[in-house]
Amino acid sequence: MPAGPVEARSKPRSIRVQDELTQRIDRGMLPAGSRLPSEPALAVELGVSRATLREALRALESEGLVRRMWGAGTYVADSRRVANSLDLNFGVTDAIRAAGMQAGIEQARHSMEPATVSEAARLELQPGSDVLVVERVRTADGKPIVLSRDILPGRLIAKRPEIADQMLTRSIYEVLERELGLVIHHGVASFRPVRADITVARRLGVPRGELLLAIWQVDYSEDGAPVLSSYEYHLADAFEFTVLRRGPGRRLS
Amino acid sequence: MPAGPVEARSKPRSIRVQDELTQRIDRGMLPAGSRLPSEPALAVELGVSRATLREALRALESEGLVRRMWGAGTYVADSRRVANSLDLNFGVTDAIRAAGMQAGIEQARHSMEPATVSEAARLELQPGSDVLVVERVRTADGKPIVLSRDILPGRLIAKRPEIADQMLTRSIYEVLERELGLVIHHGVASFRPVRADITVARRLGVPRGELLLAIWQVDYSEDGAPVLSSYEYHLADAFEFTVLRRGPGRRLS
DNA sequence: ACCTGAGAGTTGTCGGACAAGATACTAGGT
DNA sequence: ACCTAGTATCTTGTCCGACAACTCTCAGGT
Repeated sequence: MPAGPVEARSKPRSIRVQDELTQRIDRGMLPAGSRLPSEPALAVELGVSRATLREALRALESEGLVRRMWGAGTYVADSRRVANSLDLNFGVTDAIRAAGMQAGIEQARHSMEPATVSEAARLELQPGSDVLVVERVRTADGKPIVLSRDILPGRLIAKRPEIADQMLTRSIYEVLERELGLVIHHGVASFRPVRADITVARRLGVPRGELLLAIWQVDYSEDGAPVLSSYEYHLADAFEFTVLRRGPGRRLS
Repeated sequence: MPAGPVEARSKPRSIRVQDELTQRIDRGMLPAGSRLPSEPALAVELGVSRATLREALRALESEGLVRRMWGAGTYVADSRRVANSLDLNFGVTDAIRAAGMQAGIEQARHSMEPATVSEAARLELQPGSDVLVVERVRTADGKPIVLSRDILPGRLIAKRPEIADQMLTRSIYEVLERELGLVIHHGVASFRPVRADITVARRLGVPRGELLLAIWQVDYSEDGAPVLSSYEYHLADAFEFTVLRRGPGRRLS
């Protein structure tokens, strides 16, 4: 039973429609600013009812991909989708690849340790529970740019300890998804500028005091359980992070 | 006729439903994890059709406020809404107030200047067009923490130049909304750690080389037109910025 | 104690219909 | 010829009713 490959369980049709439209936009079939076919026409073309199509459109709208104007039509938003959007792209690996560079991993090691009090709180575990700690230096085109320390509950890999080794050579998100069927639903990230202390500086191969961006975050699975707590030290020039800020649409009185 | 009184009820009903549910969640009437009434029941209670309610629910879902499970019900998500979320809170003023401190402005000045080539591009203007430049030092409880430089198209205030003066004492977003009816729909922000150069250091009252977080962003109005381009230098310890990252829901092949 | 299946409840999808807003065109006046 | 106002038509918003697909619970049998 454990070796069950993830059955492509039937996703709601509206999700498929949403993905389809997202792809069309991303691939340029629907240029920014262009008008989509009318809802009845699009519904026929996609083989779904208008209600289902509207579900998808509503989702795309709140993602900011399209704008719907009453009586006028639905338009593809000027896709200010920047390459490395912090609130969309997940993981250092994706970010490096998005920048068109080769993602690599060096100085990787993992260990099972008892959770500190603060770590246990972040992951909603009992203090002292076993947690898997993975430390890695991420490289872009062979050059070190990020030092990361990832912490996840030990029980996740208790039955398949060999999974930890895979994390030394591949994205943790990839491993979680492919080996455990665990999909990250969302994460909460914080960041601030810091100076490299001697430990970090040595591992990244930069002088002490070098400018870094520290990012720490907790990722949650679909059912809201914390899955991964991570700390990253980025070289200041490594990435240009971007965030889409959604305006004060709804104001509480 | 031109002098039509602005009837405010032009918003789609689904938006009102969405706001209503958002308020109920924020006010604790719908605790995190609790189940919402069934769609037919909720629709009756809110006085809308089920289709309209579903539009609102779909939007709330993609905002991460609720989770819908096929055949099981709709549940309020564990709202990990952090205080100073970069992708939600807008403007330094809001951020300072959210932290429970008194927002102030010092060393404020404004001037009308011709747009540089890069600024013109950001604001989609002709190079050399007049732009209003507002420079301010923002304070929290009297202590300088942010140096900001805001740039907006001159035509916006061409007919009411006195508006520029208001920006020296209040949030630009507030002024835009109250005086011009301009509501920011979304913005694209980028950031990176920098060191304070002599100019910035002097104005913020910190030593040269101090750790800062530089944020630059462009804000857009509801119709997608760029309205405001701004540069901010934040003291590293001023805020703890947070971003809600939405998971890799849809993966492009 | 465990497994099995029927039932009720909930969300997903469908089809059609009408209302409300926006745009484009036409007829009328200047 | 130009502008204006009204109309025609298209598009999105909302509504209704119905059925399908899925979950969970609970009674019944093993």
